[in-house]
Amino acid sequence: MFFIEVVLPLSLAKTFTYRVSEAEFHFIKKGMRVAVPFGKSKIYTGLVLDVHQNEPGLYEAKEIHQILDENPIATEIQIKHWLWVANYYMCGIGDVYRGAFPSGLLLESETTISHKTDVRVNDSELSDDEFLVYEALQHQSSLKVQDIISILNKKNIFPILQKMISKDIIVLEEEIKENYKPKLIRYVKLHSQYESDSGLGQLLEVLKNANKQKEIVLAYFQLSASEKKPITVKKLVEVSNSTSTVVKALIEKEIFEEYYLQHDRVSFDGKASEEFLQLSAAQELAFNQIKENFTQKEVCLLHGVTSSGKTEIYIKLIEEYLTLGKQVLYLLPEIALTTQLVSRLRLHFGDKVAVFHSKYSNNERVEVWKQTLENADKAQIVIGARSALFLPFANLGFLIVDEEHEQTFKQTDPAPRYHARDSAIVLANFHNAKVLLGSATPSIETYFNTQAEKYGLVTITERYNNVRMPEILLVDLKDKHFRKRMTGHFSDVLIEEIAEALSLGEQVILFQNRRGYSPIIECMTCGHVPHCQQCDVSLTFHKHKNQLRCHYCGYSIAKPSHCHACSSIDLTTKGFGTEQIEQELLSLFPKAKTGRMDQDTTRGKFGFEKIIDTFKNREIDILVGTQMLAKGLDFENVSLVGIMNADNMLHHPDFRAFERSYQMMTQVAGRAGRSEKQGKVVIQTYNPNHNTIQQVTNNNYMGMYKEQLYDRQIYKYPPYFRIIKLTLKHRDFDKLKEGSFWLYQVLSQNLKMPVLGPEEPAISRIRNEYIRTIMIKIPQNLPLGSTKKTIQKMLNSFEAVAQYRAIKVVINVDFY
DNA sequence: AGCACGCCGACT
DNA sequence: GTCGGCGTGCTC
Repeated sequence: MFFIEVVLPLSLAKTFTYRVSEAEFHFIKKGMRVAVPFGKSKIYTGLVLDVHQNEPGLYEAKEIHQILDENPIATEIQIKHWLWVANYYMCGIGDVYRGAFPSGLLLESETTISHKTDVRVNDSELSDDEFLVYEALQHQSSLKVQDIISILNKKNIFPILQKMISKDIIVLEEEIKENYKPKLIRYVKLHSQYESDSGLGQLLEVLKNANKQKEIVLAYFQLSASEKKPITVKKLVEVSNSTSTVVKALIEKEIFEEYYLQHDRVSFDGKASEEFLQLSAAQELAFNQIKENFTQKEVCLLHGVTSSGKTEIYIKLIEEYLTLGKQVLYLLPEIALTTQLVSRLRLHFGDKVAVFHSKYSNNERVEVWKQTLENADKAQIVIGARSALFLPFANLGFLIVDEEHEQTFKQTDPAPRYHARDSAIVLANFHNAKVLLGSATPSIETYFNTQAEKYGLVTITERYNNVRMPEILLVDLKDKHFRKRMTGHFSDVLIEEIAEALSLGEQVILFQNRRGYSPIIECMTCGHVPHCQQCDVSLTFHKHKNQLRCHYCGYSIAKPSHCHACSSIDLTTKGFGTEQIEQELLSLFPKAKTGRMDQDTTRGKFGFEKIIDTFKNREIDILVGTQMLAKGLDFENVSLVGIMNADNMLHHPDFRAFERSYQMMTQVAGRAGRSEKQGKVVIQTYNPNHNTIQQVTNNNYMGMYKEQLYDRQIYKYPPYFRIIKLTLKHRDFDKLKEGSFWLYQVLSQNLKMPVLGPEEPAISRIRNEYIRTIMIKIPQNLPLGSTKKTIQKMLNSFEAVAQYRAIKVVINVDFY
C-alpha cells in the first residue's frame, strides 16, 4: 500500500491522501506536481508534500490521475516556509499554495461533452434543451461546458447533461491542458547540400528565374557572414524586405530548412557596464558596518535619510553574495518601482537580474520560477514585489527588503494574509541567509527590534553628495484663512514658492492624501449626501466622468442634478482630492503643465511608468498626487514639495496614524532637492504645533519613535502586543450582531488577554454585507502558538453552532 | 473553491 | 404541478 499527501490549490486547510502504485511511489518526490481527481468530476493540480505507507482508515483513498513532473518543482525549504506561513497567519496550506504557485503551473481540468456515436436517438424523447445540445453535437464532435451555456442561454446546465448521460446520449470527459507554452522562435538554415563553398553559385543557378527568392538567399548569406549566429525568419524577412511566403517557398524547395528554438520571454540584451562603483565615505562606512553586523546577526536595518544612496550600498552587498555563488532576493513595496530599479541593477549585473511580480504574464512567471529553481545564471538576483518571496530558491544567501516600513508588504486579501518583511526573515532563517531592511523612516516594530538588539542597526545621517536636507516651511492654515490669504486650498506662501520654482524652470510636487477625505456631494438645503446602496459609505464625486462612485464596490451613478431627498437643485461639493487641486492650479498657473498621479490615472499596465516618465522628461511642471508619490522615486529637478493638508492623515482612527503621517511626510519631503540645490517643502496644516508635524520639520525620527513607543505600551499595541483581527460578515444584521457577541464572549472567557469588540467598523456594510470586528491583543510574554490554537478551537465551536455557521469569519494576524 | 443535494416561492 | 432560487455539506 503506497500513498502520497497532496495539497490542492483550494482554500482548504487539510491535505489529501491519494493512492499510488509501487513504481509511482518510488518515482514521486516531495515537491512534484500530480494531477488528481477531486470531488465528483474535477481534476486539480496537487503538490506532493509527503510520500508514505499509512493507509487512511476512514475513507478509501482515490488513485492519482497522472504525475506531472520528472523532478520536483518546489523545494523542501519552500514547502517548509509555506507551512510556516499557513500556521502563523492562520490560513489553509491550500491558500498559500494557490497564492505562491504561478497559475501557469496549475492545470485545471475542463469538462468536454461528446456524443456516443452508435446510439440512435428518438427526437421525440428529447426535451427542447436536450434536442439543442444533441443537434449541436451533430455538427461538432465535442463541446465545452461554456459552449452549452451559451447555446442554451442558461446558467445551470448540469441537470440537462445529467439526464442525457442517463439516456446514454452523451459522455463527459475531463481534459487537462498545460497552460504554459514555451515561446518558440522560427529559424532557418541552409540545406546541407548547399553548405559548401560552391553552394551560393549552385543556388543562384537554381533560382535564376526567381528574383524574390534569390534576394532572400543573398540576404541570408549576408546575415550569416555578419552576425555569425542562427538566423530567425523574422530577421531574414526584415532584412531582405520580403515576405514569409517567399521563405516558405524556399523551405518547400528544400533550399532552407526550418527549425525552432525555445526562447525566454524575459530577457535582457544589454551589456553590464564594467564601471566600478565608488561609494562615498558615508556609504563605505555603512557598508562595512552592515557586514560586521552580519557576522553576529541575521537581520540588519539600514536607516538612511532620504537620498542617502542606499541603492549603491545594496549593489555592493549583492556583488559580494554573487561572488559567493548565492542567490539574492530584492523585495520592493510596489510593482511600479521595479522598472526603475531593474534598469539600474542591470547596468551592473547585466542579465543576472530577473523580475517577478503579479503583473507579469503567466508564461513569464513560469519562466522566472524555473530559472530560480535551476539556480540559472539569469536568476541570480530576483527583484519583485511580495509574491517573489514564494519562488523556489535553490541557494538563497541574501535578502533585501527595501522601504521596509511600507504597508503594501502586508497582503490583506485574499488569504494568505502575510507580511512579506516578516515572512522574508523567516525564509532567510531557513536558508541561513542574511536580511537587510532598508528605510529612511523605519517602522516602529523594526526599530524596536534593533533597540532590543535582535537586529543590527546601521544609520546614515547625511545625504549622498552632501545634498542638504530640504528646508521645511510650516503654514498655519487657521491663520491664513483668518487673514484671507488663501486662494482655494493654496496659501499665499505656497503660491509664491510654486511661482518661484516655475520661474527657475524647476519642477513641483503637490501631495494630497485623499484617503478618508474624498470629495462628496451635499445638498445645501437639507444636507442630504448620496450614499452607496450596498455599502455604508458616501459616494465620491469624480469630475472627469461626471459621476458619483463607490470606492468599495464600484457602484456608480451619474451626477444628480437635484437632491434625491428634497429635490433642491442647490448641490455643493465638499472635501477635496487631487482632481480639485489640479483644477485650482489651472486657474492659478495657467501656463504651467500639470499632471495627476492617483488610482484613476495610473490604471493599466504602464500607467504609472507613463506618468513618471513624462514627469522625468520635464513635460510636466507640477505633479499632483496621492501617497503613491511617497514611494522611493527619484526625480532630479524637483525643488519644491507642497503638502496640501497634513491634518487629514493625522486624524485617522488608527494606532499607526502618527507613525504613518511621519513616514509619509518625510518620504514626500525627501523628493525635494535631489541635486546641488537645497529643496523646499511647504506643509500646510491647521496644527503647526502638533508633535508629529514638529518631528517631521526637525527630522526627528528618534523623537517620533520614543513618543509612539510610549503610546504603544500604554494603549497595548505592537510591538508590545500582537493583534489578531477577526472580521465577521453576514447579510443579516441581527444574526451578525448576535453571532459576533457570542464569539466575543467565548474568546474573552478562554483567553487571558484583552479581547475587544465586537465593534461596528466605521464602514459597517460593504456589498450588502454587515461587518463586525473583534480584536485580540496578545502580550509579548504569552506564547503565540498556543494562543492561536485556542482561537482556532473557539472558531471551530463557533462554526459548530448551526445558526452562526453562515457568518463568514476572516482572520488577520498582524493586520497592520 | 466547486458542485451536488435538498427544501421553498413564481411561473406554465 | 415544475423550474429554479440559494442554504448546507463534502471533497482524499
